Amino acid sequence: MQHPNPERAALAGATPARAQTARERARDQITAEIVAAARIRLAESGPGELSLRAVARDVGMVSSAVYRYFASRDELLTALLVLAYDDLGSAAERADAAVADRADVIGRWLAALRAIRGWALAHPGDYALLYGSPVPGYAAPQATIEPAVRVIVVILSIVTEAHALGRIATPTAPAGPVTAAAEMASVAGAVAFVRARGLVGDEVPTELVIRTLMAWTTVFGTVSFELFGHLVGSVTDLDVYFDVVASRLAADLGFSALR
Amino acid sequence: MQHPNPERAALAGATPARAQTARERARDQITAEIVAAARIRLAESGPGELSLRAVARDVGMVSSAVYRYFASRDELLTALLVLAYDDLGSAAERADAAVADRADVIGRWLAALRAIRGWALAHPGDYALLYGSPVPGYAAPQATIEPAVRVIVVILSIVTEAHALGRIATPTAPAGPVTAAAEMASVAGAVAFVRARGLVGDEVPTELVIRTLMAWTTVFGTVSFELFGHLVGSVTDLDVYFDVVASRLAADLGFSALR
DNA sequence: TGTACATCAGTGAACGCGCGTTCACTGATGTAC
DNA sequence: TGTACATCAGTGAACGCGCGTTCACTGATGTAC
Repeated sequence: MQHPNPERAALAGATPARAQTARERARDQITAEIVAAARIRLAESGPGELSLRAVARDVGMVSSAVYRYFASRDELLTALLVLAYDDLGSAAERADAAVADRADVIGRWLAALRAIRGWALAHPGDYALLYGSPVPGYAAPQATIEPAVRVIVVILSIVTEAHALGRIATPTAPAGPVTAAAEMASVAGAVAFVRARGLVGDEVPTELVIRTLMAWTTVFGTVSFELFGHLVGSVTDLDVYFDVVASRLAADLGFSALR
Repeated sequence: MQHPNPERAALAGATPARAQTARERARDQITAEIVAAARIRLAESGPGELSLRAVARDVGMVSSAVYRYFASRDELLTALLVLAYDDLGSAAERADAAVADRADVIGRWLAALRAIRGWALAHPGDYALLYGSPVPGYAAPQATIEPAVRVIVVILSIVTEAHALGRIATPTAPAGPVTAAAEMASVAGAVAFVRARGLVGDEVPTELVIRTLMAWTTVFGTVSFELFGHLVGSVTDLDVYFDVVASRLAADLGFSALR
């Protein structure tokens, strides 16, 4: 059981479950309107150029009125960041949860990955805010970390459960086969996935964690390349290409099919 | 044998090899100074916020004087784009060329990939310009395509040569093992790598081309994640992590070691 | 239930700023004879 | 080699613009008695 409406909760801050006055309801609603207008602006302006005055105009109020809701432009950006991360995270969660057969880990994998890309295509402005170049003068506050982690948690938990179910073909051979120089030997232990492993559980082999991080990177690299125009000349059918990539990633992780 | 100084040539346009007058030399030099100042600005401002006036100030001239060299802000951006792509491309080319044993394809692979990351870390502003969010109102002109392709050409040619040398362990099994649904069957032929294959040669198997594109995406995904701050909590030693990724990619491509 | 006061949303004017670009100009550098 | 004219780099003022943020204000909504 999750929060019935995480977006609203995130926007309104720590609003208790108690009854709201009409004024409070109006405030929440207009706050949401401002953020919604800002999201639309984001789709064609880029976060650095996001104009508080333009957003105010879109909502139909005078620019100074926005300061009743957000203390500064940066605070509005933070709200957008939190909202977008939560939106993406819950899209991935829902896609995973929608797969009825929980043991069908490949199905869940593909569903989650497609949901990520689908969300990005539907919200290119938000995607660029989250995964594009950082906004020059802006440093994301602590509050954005938790929602930011939601997507990768979905990915990691699918892998973890697949491992627990024995649906991953052995921990996937480590360096071994390839390794050109002695340098490869120093590699295996040197990577300290402190936080990542905190999210995974110690029973998952290191090599599998590495592979999961790589897959995560490839997914977002692929989506970024698509959205930022780097695949224009090379790939014609981007839908199919994404599925091709997703399947190869599943293979590299050692996922084994149901039957 | 390459152009002795591609950067300068790109900046000055189609300057013939004929002797330059003092005025021409001065013009080229100041053009380069402007671009250099703009690159420095880029490192901390982001392309969308790049200010022509600020650049002029840095160079020590009045803002209108810049218009003797670039007709508009967009034209300056284009010059930056071309310069950066060429810079990155030649860094990768040099790294590959520096590996004495041309049959050591894994060594060349690692060298090229490390050069890409090294360049990105040394020029984060340029990297964000090339691979970060697109600049809102700006559309890159045709002239940027050719230099943009240089990096991927390096990667593709290493793979192609490895294939020709028999240093790639069979064309790497296609879908086969994993494939959950029938959808995987429709995949193999559907991807039309028109341009990519034009760059590769028909003897390279499709699966290998797919894998190369994936590797390319993963490399830039990893670098973007590092530079844009998405690996902060998860990975501690980024140098080692990158090598780990590069080696896994070589393995997935089917590179076989020298001995 | 009714009044008096406090809270709060939204207004409109104003601030100081930096921006891209244009234009008429000055003076130095190059070219033609 | 020397002069007359054309080319070009750089100046400084000006344009119109949109921006983030502040502030004193009005009027509506809520709260306490």
